[in-house]
Amino acid sequence: MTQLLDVRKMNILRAIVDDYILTAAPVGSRTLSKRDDIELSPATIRNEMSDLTELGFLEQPHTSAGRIPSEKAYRLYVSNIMDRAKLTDDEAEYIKAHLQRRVSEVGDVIKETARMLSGITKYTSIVQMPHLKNARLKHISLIPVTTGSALAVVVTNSGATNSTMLNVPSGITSDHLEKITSLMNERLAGYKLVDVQKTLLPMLREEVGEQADSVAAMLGSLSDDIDRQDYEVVGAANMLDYPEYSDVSKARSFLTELERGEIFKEVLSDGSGVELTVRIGTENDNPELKDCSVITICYRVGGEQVGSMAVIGPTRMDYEKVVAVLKCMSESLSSVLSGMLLSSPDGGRNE
Amino acid sequence: MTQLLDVRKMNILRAIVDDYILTAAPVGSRTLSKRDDIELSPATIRNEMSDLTELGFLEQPHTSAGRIPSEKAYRLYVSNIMDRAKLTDDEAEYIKAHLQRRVSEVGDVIKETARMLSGITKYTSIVQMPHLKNARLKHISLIPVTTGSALAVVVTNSGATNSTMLNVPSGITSDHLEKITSLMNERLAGYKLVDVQKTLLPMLREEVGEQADSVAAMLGSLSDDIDRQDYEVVGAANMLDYPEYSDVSKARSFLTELERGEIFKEVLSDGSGVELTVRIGTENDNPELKDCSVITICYRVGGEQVGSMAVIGPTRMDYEKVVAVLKCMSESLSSVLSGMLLSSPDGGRNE
DNA sequence: TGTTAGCACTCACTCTCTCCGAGTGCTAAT
DNA sequence: ATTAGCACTCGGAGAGAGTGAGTGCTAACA
Repeated sequence: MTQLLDVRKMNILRAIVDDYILTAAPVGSRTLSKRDDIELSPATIRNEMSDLTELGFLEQPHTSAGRIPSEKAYRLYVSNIMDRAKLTDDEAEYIKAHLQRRVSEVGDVIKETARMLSGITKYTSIVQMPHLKNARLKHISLIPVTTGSALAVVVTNSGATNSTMLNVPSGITSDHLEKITSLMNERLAGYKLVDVQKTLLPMLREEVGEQADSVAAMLGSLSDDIDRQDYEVVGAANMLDYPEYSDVSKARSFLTELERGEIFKEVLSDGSGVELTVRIGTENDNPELKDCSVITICYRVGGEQVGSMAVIGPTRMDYEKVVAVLKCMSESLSSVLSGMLLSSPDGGRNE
Repeated sequence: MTQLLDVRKMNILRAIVDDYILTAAPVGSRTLSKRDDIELSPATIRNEMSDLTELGFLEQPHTSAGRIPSEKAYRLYVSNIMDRAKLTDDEAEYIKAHLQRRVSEVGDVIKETARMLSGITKYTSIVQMPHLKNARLKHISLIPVTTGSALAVVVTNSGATNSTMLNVPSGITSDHLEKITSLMNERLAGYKLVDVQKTLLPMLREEVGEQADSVAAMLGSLSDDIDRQDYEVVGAANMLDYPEYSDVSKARSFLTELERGEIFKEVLSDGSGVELTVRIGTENDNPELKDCSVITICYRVGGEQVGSMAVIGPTRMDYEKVVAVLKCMSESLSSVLSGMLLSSPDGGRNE
């Protein structure tokens, strides 16, 4: 990387990206030469810019305009600021404090996270609700609601719960229902929900004697519910503030795509394992995001990754700030959630 | 009303509103005279238009432009189309069919309702989740989750459930917790949740012997949860298709206001009792909605009103269509929900 | 007396043209 | 290797002119 571009080119490129992030306008050689950190004449800078254009780091909207950074330039830029990105202690404190005020419901904490994320960055934020796949089943309760339905409450060792309405087939007696419940608790407790869903529930289906089919359907819908994923999206309207979206039809298609909801899967999915991902422009699978960058980070409860969050902004977003905020937010959210969910002695570590 | 404006004026006014709803452009006398339903010369129409302007039904953006309807005109227009508004049987069938495909979870039905509402009208839709205030408590279960917390599951006679995580004060034994639960069930079952919340829970607090304060806090948070209201908003991006919002800053402030969430309270609140409400332009309390019209209708479960839904569009929205769709949707949703929630013999009527 | 034709006037829009300036690339001097 | 100088490019802002949809008034008409 360093051998690819000499120091002077690097400086110029960084300066261009910095400037373009700020102004959204093509950057010219004169503008750059006025900067304190570049002590070169416009002509020299022009030569360097010409080189950078040839190397694919800069683009020219039209002949008589300045240069704008290419995706390649952002890539390089991002890899350089990555370690530099850090919030001041004050800002970090602020985030932590605000998040901790809202500690009654998990959903509220997630909402507040999304709100702060978009509030601070001025971009669009998406925060995933924590999923339970890796949590271990503690027990399942079935609460009869009407004669035709019952509420299944799944309690995990991480303290999180999830409840689904199940259709109870009319032929099933409450005795039978109790038997099924205790069978489930006996056989499934202690296993990860993802395993319960994928292998154990199907196995169990076969064991159920009478009414096997309808019980299977019931267990199936319980299984489906574990997959259910929800997201909080905040700050979509922020995008309208950027000249990139001053064209209403662009804004429209972005918002529509956001509402469609498919974005979330693409954006948040493969974050598993990786701490932080930056996807710039066309690196995003979704063509609707080709002028956007998406930065994703995951958060944890008790060391186990349970969800992720992302910030979506124009490709010329303030990467440094967004990375810094996301890092801090991920830490804060992880600790707040861990505090909420693992408060009891028996709700401890997963591994 | 009829004596206020003679038939010819009424016809002209209606034609202007119709045309303006379609085109969003000021309507001129020549355009009107070309219509089949108005057989007058432009000059005559001009005279009538002049009168209508004086009477406050029409406005003129500038001297050499046509006329646009005033809020007063929309009011009159709406009161006239109100009974006319009706969907074809096909459309009604379509709505009902689509809604019934999604009958697993109440939340999904509400989402689908919102989606269809904005899909058909091309405006923004808000649908309130059904509230439980008027449902009667059947029983409460407390499921221990960790030593510090329990999940309270509230089951009502309408079959709907609601669950909240409660902090269980550390001093309370599981014996004590059981006692509290059975005390609650004994004393509160059969009452409306709104009464449970407002008068019965506070009374109960005083009766709890030991640990009164912390139990009270627990009951308090249970009570808070009954008030919790959620909404589904769909189609905000639709507004960008209308020339009214081709100004990005207007679109931006509308979307921001929508995200802030206060709108919902204002929009959906006082629908109680009234079947259908039309609020035009400045009739809305929220100044952000002064260029919008909001049509609200409530929906019921088993005859009892449990929520409402609204469509927000520009003041020149297609009132007839929106009213018709809302009426149909309210009926369909009411019947689907009633079917879902009241399916059991003992989950019947509330009154 | 209500309706219509005719006419002068208004005014937002669109189109064209020009001008301006920021920016480039090349060449020659340092 | 760097820089000053210069000719050239091209988008965008601004000024005018022309267009046309629309009005209001007046006078003629049925």
